[in-house]
This record gives sequence, C-alpha cells and structure tokens, in this order.
Amino acid sequence: MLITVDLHSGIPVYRQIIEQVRFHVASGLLAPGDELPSTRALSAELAVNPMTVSKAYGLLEKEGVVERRPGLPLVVRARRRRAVQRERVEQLRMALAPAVTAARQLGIDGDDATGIFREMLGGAAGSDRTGATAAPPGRRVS
Amino acid sequence: MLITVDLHSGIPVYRQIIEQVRFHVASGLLAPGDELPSTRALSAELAVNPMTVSKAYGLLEKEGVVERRPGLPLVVRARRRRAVQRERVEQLRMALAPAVTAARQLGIDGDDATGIFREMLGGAAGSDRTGATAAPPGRRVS
DNA sequence: CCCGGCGTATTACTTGACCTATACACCGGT
DNA sequence: ACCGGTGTATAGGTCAAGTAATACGCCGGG
Repeated sequence: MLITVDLHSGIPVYRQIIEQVRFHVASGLLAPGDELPSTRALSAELAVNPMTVSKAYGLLEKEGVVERRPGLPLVVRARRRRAVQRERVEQLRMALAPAVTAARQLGIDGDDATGIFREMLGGAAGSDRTGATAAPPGRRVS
Repeated sequence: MLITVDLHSGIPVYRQIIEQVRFHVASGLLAPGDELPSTRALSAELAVNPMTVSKAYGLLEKEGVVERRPGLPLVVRARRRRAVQRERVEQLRMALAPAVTAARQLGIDGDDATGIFREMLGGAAGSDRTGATAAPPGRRVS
C-alpha cells in the first residue's frame, strides 16, 4: 500500500492523499504511466468515503500530476522536464510569498533572511505545522 | 487614524489589527511608550465589536509588542535590541518553515531555492495571499 | 457615592471546511 | 438486459474560527 492516512492528525484526509501522491511522483516511486487505485478501492482501504478520495484525485488532476482516462484507471501523467521544473518553481514561490512579506515587515536584511533560509534547508527534516513531511507519515491502514 | 480595516478582505479583522500594529512598531511609526486607542474607542472607529479589538490587543500583549498597565492606556513596549532581533528571526523562521517543507517535497536544490528567495526579496512588493502587505491596506473606516 | 469610562468573561450566531450518505449515470462482460 | 464495477453530483452533518450581544467587575472624577 503506497498511500496511508492518519485520521487523527488534524490534517484533512484529502490533503494527506494529495501530498503522498505528489511525493511519490516527485521521488520517482510512481513513474509516468503507473496506475493508481480506483476511487472506491482506495476509499475502502483508507476507510473513508469515496467522495473524499474523488476530491483528492480531482485536485491532483487539476494540478496536472495525474491523468484521467474515461473507463481506464487513473495514471501518473508524463510531462516535459521543462514544464515540471517550471511548475515546481512556481509552487515554491507560492510557499515563499508569506515569508517574503514577513521579512519585509520585520525589517530583516535580505542577506540575513537568505542565510536563515539556507540554514533551515540544510538542517535535518524537522516537524512542521503542515504535517507535509518529506516521508509520508501516519499509521498504515490497510 | 493609524489603523484601518477591510471587512470584505476575507482576512480576520483581529489579524489585520495585529499586523498593522506590528508593522507600525517595526517601522518606527509607533515608538516605545506611544499610546494606543482604547479597546472601545478603536472598536467604534472600525465599526466592530469591542471583543474583536480586545482579542487583538490580548494577542499583541502575549506577543510582547505592547504592554497593558491597569487603568492606563495600552502602550508600545520598550525592549532590548537583542531580544527584538531574536524574536524577529524566530518570526521569520516560522514564516519560512512551510517553504522549507515545500522545497524538500519538490526536490528543489538548496541553492536554487535560496536563489529564488533572494530574487523575491529583491523585487517590488507584490501582492500576497495573506494580505499582510508591507503597507497597511484597506479602505479607511473612520 | 455614583456615574461614565474602561476591559473582558460568557454565550450565541454565522460561516466555511471537511467529510459522509445517498443516489444517479456510465461502461464492459455475460 | 442485467450486473458489478466505475466516478461523481447533491445534500446534510459536524466542527472550529471569527465575530457579535450581553453582562459583569474595576476604577477615577464629579
């Protein structure tokens, strides 16, 4: 089972699913063309409502990570390296925007701020408020 | 009127108040010892409930930005430069944490991520999702 | 003393996010 | 035609955040 869920983590289930699929794709564990479990199959494994899985899959499709083909199972989408890289950078920019605002408000020098960021990137993967840790968390369900 | 509010921005009013006071203190517009409007006075100006202002003031006090003295008006707190700087760095770290997670998940190289951050810091102050822009936004209310 | 300012504890309403239950429509094999 | 599989639209239920209404206690000046 690639995907697991912690119902008591406070993190919405559909987000946990999205994060884990994204991570597995980014890590290469899921390659383009690989099939994902059907909405109902995954919902049964995770003991959640099919609609919850459907929501996650729908967002993953809108995000371009995954592709739906009528009748056939959901597959990981193949994309050009260029496009992938552009999207990754865009994602990072969005995650960075609040920090940029904060640095300005706090009057922190650009070089200092950059230094702090670099230091945090270098350190061990600590816990974070999003629960979106580098390695999929939570107890196994199936 | 130093503090203004946009009721239709989607950003909680009490947060808007906090952000603006923080910003004015950081910018020097509000100096240590300066007095803030009373809970009721500000609530009247902004056309919100006194409890909303009280919540904002309470959090600002817990944050150490401001000081309550029984009977007397709320004042901007004087603090050591060292402590101020430490707190600023801590604030920035918190704002940066999600971006660090994102960079790891996306598999973006540390140097690349740092470069993007530096570039964003250098650019003009763009809009952001938090509404915590460098200059207090919103229409005047009073 | 008391009255008008202050701050806030308590309670309740509104809203949005999240999840579920239900039910509908589609498709391929028999 | 039916049946077992698929996906999802719709509506409702639950919960927490944000705000408001109300009401209480405190203090200083007349």
